[in-house]
Amino acid sequence: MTTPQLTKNQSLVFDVLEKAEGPLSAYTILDKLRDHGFRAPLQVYRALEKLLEYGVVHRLESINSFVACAHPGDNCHSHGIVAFAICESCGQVMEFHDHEVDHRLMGWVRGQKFKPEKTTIEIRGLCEACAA
Amino acid sequence: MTTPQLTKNQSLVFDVLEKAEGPLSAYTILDKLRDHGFRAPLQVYRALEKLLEYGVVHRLESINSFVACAHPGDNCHSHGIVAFAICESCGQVMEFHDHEVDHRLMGWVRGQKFKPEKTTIEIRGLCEACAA
DNA sequence: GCAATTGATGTAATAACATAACATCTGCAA
DNA sequence: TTGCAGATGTTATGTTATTACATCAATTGC
Repeated sequence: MTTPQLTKNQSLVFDVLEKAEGPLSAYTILDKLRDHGFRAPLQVYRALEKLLEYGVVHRLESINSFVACAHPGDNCHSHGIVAFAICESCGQVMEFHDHEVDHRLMGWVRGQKFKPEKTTIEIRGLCEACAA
Repeated sequence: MTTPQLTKNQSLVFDVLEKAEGPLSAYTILDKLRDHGFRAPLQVYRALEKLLEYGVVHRLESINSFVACAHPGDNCHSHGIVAFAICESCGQVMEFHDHEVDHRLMGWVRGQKFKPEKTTIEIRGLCEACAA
């Protein structure tokens, strides 16, 4: 999927996520955009919905937060399943792909005749710096 | 970890989850236990916290719900990472393990010197019956 | 031009999920 | 019998997400 031109609100939300050090909750994004006229959560959620659809933002299910995709320029949908390692201390997120993991999961799924739509892989723990 | 004797509230919550067809939200559990004296969400969340700790219940992050572990008798912590396939139509959940997936993810993690605490793998989609 | 449609936006209200803070109770051990 | 730890009860509140409805702007077909 090619990413269409972002609307004003989508751009604002995306910029906030891009500039952030780590994942942000929808309400944190809202607060950061009050100066730009944002008043209600829906403005954020609507923008996020599109950004997720375009694959330029990911949702971290286990912490109810959102991050900009780590792959500059390129969009993520072509990479198969995206996995995340989330540091519970500093909040840093590492995004990665593993073809073999995809392969195994999709193999299992095929065996069950299950039709996958969206797969979440999130590893919570401590990053190297925080574990030290 | 061996599962200690459950307390009254823990048993009530666990029984509800065991008898359920699929995953339940904390508030759904609360409603099912009003007749047994439950009045507040915290009674459910406190029981769930322990049941999760004992490994007899799993939390599905992507749908904010809880299921009894599918492994009768045995507890889950010994099986490595647990993965779930969740049908978005009928709500049915399949729980499975894949050693190779564990191996790949833990390999990546080791390479990053990341210290994993809790890993989530959830595949949302349609089960065989619902996809037909 | 100007309806009709479509997609984006604004706003208020509410629903759904989760925790903080504090009080009480119960069983057990010093 | 006192003190402690763990479980429980209760109220209030915090956090995340959606419903419902109104408005606005750009595009299309007439």
